[in-house]
Amino acid sequence: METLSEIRAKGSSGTPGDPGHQQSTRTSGADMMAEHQSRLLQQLDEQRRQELFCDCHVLVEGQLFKAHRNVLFGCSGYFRMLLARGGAECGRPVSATFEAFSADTFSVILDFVYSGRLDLTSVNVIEVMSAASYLQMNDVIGFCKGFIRSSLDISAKETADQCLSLPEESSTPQGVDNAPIAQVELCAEPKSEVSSQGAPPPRGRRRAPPSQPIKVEQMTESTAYRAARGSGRRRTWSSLPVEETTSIADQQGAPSSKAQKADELYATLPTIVGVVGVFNKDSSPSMRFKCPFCTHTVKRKADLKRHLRCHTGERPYPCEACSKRFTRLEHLRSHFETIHQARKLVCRKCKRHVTELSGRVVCEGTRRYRLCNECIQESGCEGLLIDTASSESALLMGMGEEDEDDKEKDWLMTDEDDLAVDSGTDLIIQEVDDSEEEQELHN
DNA sequence: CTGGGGATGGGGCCC
DNA sequence: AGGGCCCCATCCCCA
Repeated sequence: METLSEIRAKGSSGTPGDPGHQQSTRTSGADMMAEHQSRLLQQLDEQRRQELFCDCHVLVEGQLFKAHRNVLFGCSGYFRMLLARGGAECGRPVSATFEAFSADTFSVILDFVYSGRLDLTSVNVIEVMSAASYLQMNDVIGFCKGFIRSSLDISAKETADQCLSLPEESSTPQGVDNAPIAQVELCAEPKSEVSSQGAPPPRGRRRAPPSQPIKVEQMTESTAYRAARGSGRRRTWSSLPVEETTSIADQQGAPSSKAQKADELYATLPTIVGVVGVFNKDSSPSMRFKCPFCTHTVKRKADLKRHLRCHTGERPYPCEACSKRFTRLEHLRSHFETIHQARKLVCRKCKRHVTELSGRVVCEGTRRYRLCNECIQESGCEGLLIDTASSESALLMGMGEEDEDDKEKDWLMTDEDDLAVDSGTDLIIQEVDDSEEEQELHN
């Protein structure tokens, strides 16, 4: 019987004039390897189910799982650390206990480890991802991300068939270099949600062309964390695969059902997303919520929800003046005050402090800023000066057909006691439901 | 090319 | 839990 190395050697040193021969040899070699891996995996799984040679005991929510340390070592960074640290050498079984996720979740992950099949549903995906993050299983995180992305319809339209399923004999899926063993099968549940929609791509800064196939890619914890944590706006989005599949065209205005999908996503958040081993001064355990997309943890669920927006791309606060959208009300307000209201009592040109007397508001499109009287004279932009009396309604006129009385009910007006009462228009804050707008885009 | 400032986004935390 | 404030990091624009 030929060994794999022999087959490979033959394949690589085949007759130069016979490429077909090379091809078929290579193919059969690959097939053979896949078959071998598949058989090996099945054998290991069988051993696990019969509890043969299981030298690793994992206790989750009181439920005991038995597995092979070699297999866990190969699939999980957490177990790598655990097993490398100690106990691997002695003959006794290694034990691990988890409370950060449920037994069902661990069962899904363990089944994946031993079968290459990850049984994701819209209900369990968040917790599986969270657990995978905890266990440092990047391939599982990658699949969960792909699943969530599909559910959120962030990827391009070509995912008509929502079930990402690889043929049994196929090798590792695209973009997943380190899928543990031979086959990886991912069955996405919410078929109807995405396939029937053909929804427009969600807003975002950068996006691959619509024809680009769905990419189930790896997102390491570190990259995810960098993407989420403190990186500036541009890099944040470019780092996020989510945004790689979103459109430049709609980066400012075009909404999507992301808000709704994000709500669904939030609704599936488990009560305890993660427990980090942090202790208070009095040695009491400190509960923290862990982001399922990255390693970031927060004290409050509300903060996690806020944080999740940087992953889901949800931007519920649009600026009525320029259609730019924001993740937070305070960011919208800040933007509005600086860009459209000229709240800052600083001359944009000479940077000197100006008062109502020593400076005026200048309008350029929807943008407003202040100039001191000297700079106004120098630059000769008197024509752009705002007539404060009429400016109140200047921008409002361009903000849609809606009756202003009705609008005022919903608007949060800014504090008029603040600095610049004469500075143009009022802030209109309105959390929008994207669905209607999205429907129009479809039509 | 570089440094400074503005705009924006994200985290912590208080109310 | 939401709103809001403060702080900081990053990116972009412009001199």
